[in-house]
Amino acid sequence: MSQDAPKVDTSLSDGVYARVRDLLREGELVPGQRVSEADICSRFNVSRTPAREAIHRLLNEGFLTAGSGGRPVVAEIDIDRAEEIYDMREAVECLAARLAAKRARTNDLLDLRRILDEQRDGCENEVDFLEINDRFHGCIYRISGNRYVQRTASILLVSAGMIRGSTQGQYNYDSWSLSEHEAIYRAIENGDSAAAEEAMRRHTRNGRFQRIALITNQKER
Amino acid sequence: MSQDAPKVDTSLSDGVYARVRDLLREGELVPGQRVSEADICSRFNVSRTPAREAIHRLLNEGFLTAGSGGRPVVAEIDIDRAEEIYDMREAVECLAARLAAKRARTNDLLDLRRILDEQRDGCENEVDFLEINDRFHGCIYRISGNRYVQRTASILLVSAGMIRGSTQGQYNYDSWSLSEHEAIYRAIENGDSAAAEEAMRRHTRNGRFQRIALITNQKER
DNA sequence: AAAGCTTTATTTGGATACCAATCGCATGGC
DNA sequence: GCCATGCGATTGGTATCCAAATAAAGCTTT
Repeated sequence: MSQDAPKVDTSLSDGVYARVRDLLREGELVPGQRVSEADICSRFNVSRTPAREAIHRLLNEGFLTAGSGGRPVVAEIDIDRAEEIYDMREAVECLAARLAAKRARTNDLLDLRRILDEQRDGCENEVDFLEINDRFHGCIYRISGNRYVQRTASILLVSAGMIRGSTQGQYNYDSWSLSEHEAIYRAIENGDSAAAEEAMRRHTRNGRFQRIALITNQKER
Repeated sequence: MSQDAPKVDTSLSDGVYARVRDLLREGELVPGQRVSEADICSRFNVSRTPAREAIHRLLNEGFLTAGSGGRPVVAEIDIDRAEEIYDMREAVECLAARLAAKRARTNDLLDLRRILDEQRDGCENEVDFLEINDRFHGCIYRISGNRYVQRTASILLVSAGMIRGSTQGQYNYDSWSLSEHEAIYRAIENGDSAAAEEAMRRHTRNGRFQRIALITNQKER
């Protein structure tokens, strides 16, 4: 019915990549931890080839970094890296919002509306919120129609989620997110790209300062 | 002596990746052309392992796309893709310029100044120009200090260079680039991030419309 | 006992061989 | 002329093997 055939032909490498990324987001793998090929192989019962490809991709995208001897470790997200992520996120998310406002069709608006309703009604805990938040932003990336935006923004969204990994539980999610999402939606609905960009800028900056403050507090405790 | 040890421990995969990317930029590989593992293996005398990794990375970064049967082909840069590249480039380059204006130190300014002098004095042909242009923009990415900017902007810079591949020879490089680069440099030198961003925006938009126009003309010829 | 050196064990990049699924293409039958 | 079958090419994945680099353990020496 909808025009997007999900194309889940998921090669094994892609699957491993996605699952490791999930482990990172869930905090199952913590910053600084070694991630060896053997780990991945045994954890997912795959051979070295897909494990290597997944690890290389994660390295290339900044989720893992080269530790001593070039061995991959989970990236440490200190304040510097968090600032880099948020600087980049603001630029790319604002672009996504602007493009989405120009290109959104009624189906796209319905998709967004549905996600917002879900956020309003069925967002019980932080895990729910993060999942729905991902869907909302991911939907905007898709609507933007720009493959580079999509790829980069997705990486940054997960990376920002990893910041939360080090500030777990201190993050009250429901107070401000919904109203800001609504504002972004309205701008997109009106086809007002400048307003969409501005609403998204407020949204990302708000998230940014909340997270950065938490990191700072945590570091000084 | 200088603080940047180039760290040319270049794994074979990275080398193959870089060399294929050069082939793409030089137009040695043309859009739509198949790029098989066997091609890469024989061309660079490497085994399938590094060839596969290079190809996967190029696919992931959009230089190659999945053709029929998921087989990699050189990405066709039609107008749609060119628009995507330039939309993204504007966002990321402007961010790079803004950050660079905030972070540039005297050494960084000297680096930029040197590149500009080279562009003024020793820029004989289009190949020279592209090489120097890459260095100028790449230097700004470096100064920005943001790894995500660096990675993404580099990809987009080469991707934009591939647009030129289909409009070769029609592109008069020396008339406007130098003065715009100078404007960007002055803003960075003054630490004026807003001016740097604005100068960079003008620069990318100028390049954008010139290239897009060329593609359009070419298509209609 | 602590510092330093040596040896061993892990780990990764790479090469090679092999297999299965898939797709393109060509040949052949209708 | 058109469709179907089949063969070859390509790719993802597995399994082994090897070399280089590094970490860890153990030994020596003072």
